[in-house]
Amino acid sequence: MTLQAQPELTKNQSLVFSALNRADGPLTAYAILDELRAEGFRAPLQVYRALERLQAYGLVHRLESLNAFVACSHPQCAHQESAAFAICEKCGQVAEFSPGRATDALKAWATQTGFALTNTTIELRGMCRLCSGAPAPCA
Amino acid sequence: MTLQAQPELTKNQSLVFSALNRADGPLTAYAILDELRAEGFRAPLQVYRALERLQAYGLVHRLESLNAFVACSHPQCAHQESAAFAICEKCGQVAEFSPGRATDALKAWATQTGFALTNTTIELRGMCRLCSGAPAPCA
DNA sequence: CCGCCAGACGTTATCTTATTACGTTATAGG
DNA sequence: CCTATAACGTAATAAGATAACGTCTGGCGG
Repeated sequence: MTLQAQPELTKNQSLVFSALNRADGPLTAYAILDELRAEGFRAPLQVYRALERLQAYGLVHRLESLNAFVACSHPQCAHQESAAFAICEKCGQVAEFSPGRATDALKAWATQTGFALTNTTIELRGMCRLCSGAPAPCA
Repeated sequence: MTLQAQPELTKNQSLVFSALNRADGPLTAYAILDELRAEGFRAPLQVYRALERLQAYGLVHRLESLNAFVACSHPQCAHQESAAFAICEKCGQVAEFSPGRATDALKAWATQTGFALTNTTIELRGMCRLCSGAPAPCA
């Protein structure tokens, strides 16, 4: 993970970040580009460069299984712990959560195996509660 | 996951599967295509169609973070449980393992949240024991 | 003040990955 | 035999990502 300190965002970085925050789901790089043509964006690289920095700052996550990006849902701060995502295949909503116990189990495997872990990707596919019509949990 | 029953493999499926088995690491679809030009493959779709079936049969896994594919390392059979992968960023080797406890934790989250889970992607990045020069585990 | 360096930026071209569209072939069941 | 279905072949194109340039700006040592 190794987060980088976060200086002021540049103009392009701010634009990309706010596009992701406006969206109610993940956006692909090209979707972001289209969003920002009005602001003067012309080429994919402008988006990819901004995304690269935003990811390094921990403000944005990449969804590998979608080739798309979301703003981190943790309020403001960059969180150290790895994130996990539940992707609804019906409505496209993505829920981010902190997979504490799962991460612990994976870390344990890594330690045991001698694998030097730097980054963990966890993505769940399925249907969210609303789309599957399941009752609310009693918790 | 929902595995499909596995009938005889077709010629193309067999060729793709054996290319993946020959390889000592993950292959991209286009790398497979190049491998198989000698056998008459001409177009990406021949590879993608075969991969789709092989994945459905549980014989092949897709590595989302690499856009690449590996043969399942479980001896013969299609295993029901989800698989996890540890990808060495130095040597490119991929280790497949069964993340039992991690999966349990994720299932528990899903149950609690009302998320109807169909598929789980777990991919670890880092350096394998050999590349990081770590000592062998004492286990 | 000047010159230089590093970081962000802009632009074009290109590469890689994946899919759409459409027609053909092989085959099992009625 | 006839037809439905699954696999296949081919071409074209969409979608995602990067390489290789050059420019501009702001900070800093001389």
